Amino acid sequence: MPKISRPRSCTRCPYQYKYLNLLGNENISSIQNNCMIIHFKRGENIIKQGTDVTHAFYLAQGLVSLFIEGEKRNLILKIKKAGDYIGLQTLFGDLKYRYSVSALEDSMVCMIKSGIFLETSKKNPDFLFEIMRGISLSYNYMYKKIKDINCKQLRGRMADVLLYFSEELYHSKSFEVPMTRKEMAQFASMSMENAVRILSEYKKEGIITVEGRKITILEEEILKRISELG
Amino acid sequence: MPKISRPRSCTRCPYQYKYLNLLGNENISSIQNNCMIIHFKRGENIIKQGTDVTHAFYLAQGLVSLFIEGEKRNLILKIKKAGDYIGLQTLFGDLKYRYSVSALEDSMVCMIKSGIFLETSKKNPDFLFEIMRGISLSYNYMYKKIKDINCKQLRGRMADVLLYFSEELYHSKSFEVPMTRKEMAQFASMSMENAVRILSEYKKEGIITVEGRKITILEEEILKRISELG
DNA sequence: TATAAACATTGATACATATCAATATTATAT
DNA sequence: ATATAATATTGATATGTATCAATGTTTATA
Repeated sequence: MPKISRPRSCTRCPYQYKYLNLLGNENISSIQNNCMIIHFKRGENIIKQGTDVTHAFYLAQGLVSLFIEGEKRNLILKIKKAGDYIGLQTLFGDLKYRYSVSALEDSMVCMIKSGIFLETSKKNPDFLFEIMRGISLSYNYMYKKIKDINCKQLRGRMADVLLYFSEELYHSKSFEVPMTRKEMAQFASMSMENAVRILSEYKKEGIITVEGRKITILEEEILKRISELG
Repeated sequence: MPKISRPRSCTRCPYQYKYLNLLGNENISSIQNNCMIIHFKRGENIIKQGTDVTHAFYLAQGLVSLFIEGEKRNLILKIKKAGDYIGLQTLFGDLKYRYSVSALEDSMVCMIKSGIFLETSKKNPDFLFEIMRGISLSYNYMYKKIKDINCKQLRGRMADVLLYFSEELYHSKSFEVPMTRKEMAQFASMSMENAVRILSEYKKEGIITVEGRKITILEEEILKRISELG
């Protein structure tokens, strides 16, 4: 069960709540008064595909995955980390969620009622503008993701996943993957068995080392070439 | 070669330029002064993947396809019709296009310099707000598209394409597809040969009739079931 | 601590889909 | 009008990838 609390002071937010500095004090307190802080444990559902869009989310701490639930399989589109907003891209459409979000690590999330968020952003063009920038960037990410799914094959997609962890998320050639093999497979859009198989191949080929969830990239250049060639 | 001209009066735009009514006269004339009207012929490129984002587009007349160019194949993500904006989803990120847009029919496009568009929208929250709504909706469409690609197989995806033409674009069970078989294949994310094959199958099964580009849906319910079952 | 449940691994097999090939048809250009 | 290229069609084949099955390993639970 998620633990719920209320923020003490959003003005002095210790989690660097983004773009809040662009708002006046009155707007910040309006957000604060309509904000809930919720703690999720690994595996818990933050957004459930098919439900109404009611809140904007800010991931103060933790790590979550955004994924589409399909009949046959899920597809993890994106990992969101501390400091990221969640759900802004579809906040303005007044619709139902087309994706789910769940916690990969214990996470702390600020939920702001969508109405308040919309009002505030309407009153503060600079704020809204930054939101739009974020949406544009995330759109570009989506295009890349679709392109990769459409063009690359298994080895290329798994290389992308490994490089994402190494370069984007952990900034290290050695890291502990924050998910199960099944989730890695969903992130790379393939079956779990093939995900395992390809990791084993890379291991045999001396490109990476694998010990459970601990992975080290030995031959980054080769991995990048595999990613580029697809 | 695209033919270029300038708008006479955007205030009395005959093409129902969306949300312009939310702007004051001074803003409209600012847009008008920074707007070019361009005529594209079928097949011509409106936006080229990889180039800089410099303009917002409004499709006054015609029909265009938005697609991702891949090494092996292209993927048509969306058809845009008269009255649609193009390129807003990534206008605010100040980046390069991750997709291409080309004319399926002879089209007339208004190009507004991105800077002007951004300025105007910053000064007019209501306008910006409507833009955001559009982006949210189009995001939802993307999620659906990705889900379909990820989950459905050939027959289901081709059913989707046919139903899209019938229900969304032409509002008729009988229509002339605005593209080649190859493009239909790219729209349904499959090889051209399989696109043709599946159309032939549907024909043999009495679900549709096909004469060149002219297609008539005979058994809509069956097609819908194929689409749902994937 | 025992026992079940979830997760991970590897090989064998089945299947969906792309690719190749041959040919017909239509559109475009000289 | 004729040549040439683009488009469309169908069947045969190759290939990538999922699925199935068996087994080992780790994690959660009673």
